[in-house]
Amino acid sequence: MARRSDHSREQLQQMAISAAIAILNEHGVAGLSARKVAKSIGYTVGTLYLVFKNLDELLLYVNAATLDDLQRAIMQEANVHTDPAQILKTMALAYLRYAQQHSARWSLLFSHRLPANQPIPAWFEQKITSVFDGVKMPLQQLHPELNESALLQATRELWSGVHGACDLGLSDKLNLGGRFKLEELIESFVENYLFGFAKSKGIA
Amino acid sequence: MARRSDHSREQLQQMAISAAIAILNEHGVAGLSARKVAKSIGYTVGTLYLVFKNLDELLLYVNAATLDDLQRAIMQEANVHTDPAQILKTMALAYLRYAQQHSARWSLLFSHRLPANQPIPAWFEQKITSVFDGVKMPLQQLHPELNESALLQATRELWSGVHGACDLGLSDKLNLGGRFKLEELIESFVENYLFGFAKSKGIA
DNA sequence: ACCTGAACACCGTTCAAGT
DNA sequence: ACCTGAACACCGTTCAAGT
Repeated sequence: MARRSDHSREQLQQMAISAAIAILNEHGVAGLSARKVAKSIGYTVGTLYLVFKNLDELLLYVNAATLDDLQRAIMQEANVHTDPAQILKTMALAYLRYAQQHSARWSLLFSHRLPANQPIPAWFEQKITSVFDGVKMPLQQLHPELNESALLQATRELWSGVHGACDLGLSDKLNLGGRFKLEELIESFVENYLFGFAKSKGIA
Repeated sequence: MARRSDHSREQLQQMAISAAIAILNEHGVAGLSARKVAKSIGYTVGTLYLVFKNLDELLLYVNAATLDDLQRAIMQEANVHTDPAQILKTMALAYLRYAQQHSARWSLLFSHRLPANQPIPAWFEQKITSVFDGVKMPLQQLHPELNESALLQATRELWSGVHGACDLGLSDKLNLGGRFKLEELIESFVENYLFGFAKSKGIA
């Protein structure tokens, strides 16, 4: 064989990423492997290691794509309401819905840890910042008097709660027992946190 | 070989669980395997499948032990203060500290998902309930007027936030950038949530 | 230059065969 | 009855060899 230039390096990367996502959706995190990705794009495993340093790097790109998707899913719901508090609740529910509908990709995004002490690349951190910026905006509308650092802190606190509820809830670690809906828990959490934040700042 | 009754079924299970925890602490989640556990206790891999249905079952017991440890770590700090709000903050920081000091075990506890649609066993759910009960107590002191269901809901909301902050913070997905300490974020979150909860209930 | 194929050192899981 | 050893079907990763 040894085919030559059927696809560019960039094309191969993109094909591998798409294939990995498809496998993830169909067979879950446990069903994903470098060999299956290679087979799915019609190349040998070795070729994958010509365009990616290793499997972890491929997964990093998969997670980057998931983060982009997740942001789109959240922002899509951002402007259906005018009340900032309503917007934040809708965004939180969109986050939950994305996690439910793309559980394998969501799971990989938060369970995948880069090996050793390899730091998260700056371009990936930028994507995280971008998601937080989307949450920050309605929060700023709600509290225009806050400085940037206080606003960022509140965004992180609020989203930690939303994320934690999704993480624990979807892995059955909240013992909800079917009686309570996770949606209600998240909506109530957002309300309570926003109340508390206002009050602790003396605004109420 | 075919040694006979060197250890009982229960002893073998306990040895395997302890060995798995030791491997986890030394080599992380990626370094754990059934073969290594077997080797470490001086038996063949096959023996492991005589006392456990599969690796997932062994990991479930490992996670049960971690949950017990985690609860001890939290409850230990529960009575150093008399103010319930202070107690809750101390418990949250103990949760973070446990996650930091036992990152592999903590990671496995929340990333391990049972295969297929196999439900979490009742005895494991009971352990989760038990952890939540520890958090519920100081919250009840703070709001004795709440009924059981409202109290439980508040407990879940509060702890979702603490868990989410630990999960995102420890995997570098909060973009803290070293400026902010995760401890401060968590303390501030608990304060804000408690304020909000009180206010939304009209107590303040 | 690009890609393969085979190799290496691992996996989880099963089960006939040994004592 | 208890345990082994080998087998099966997989892994991630590397790299000499082919075109």
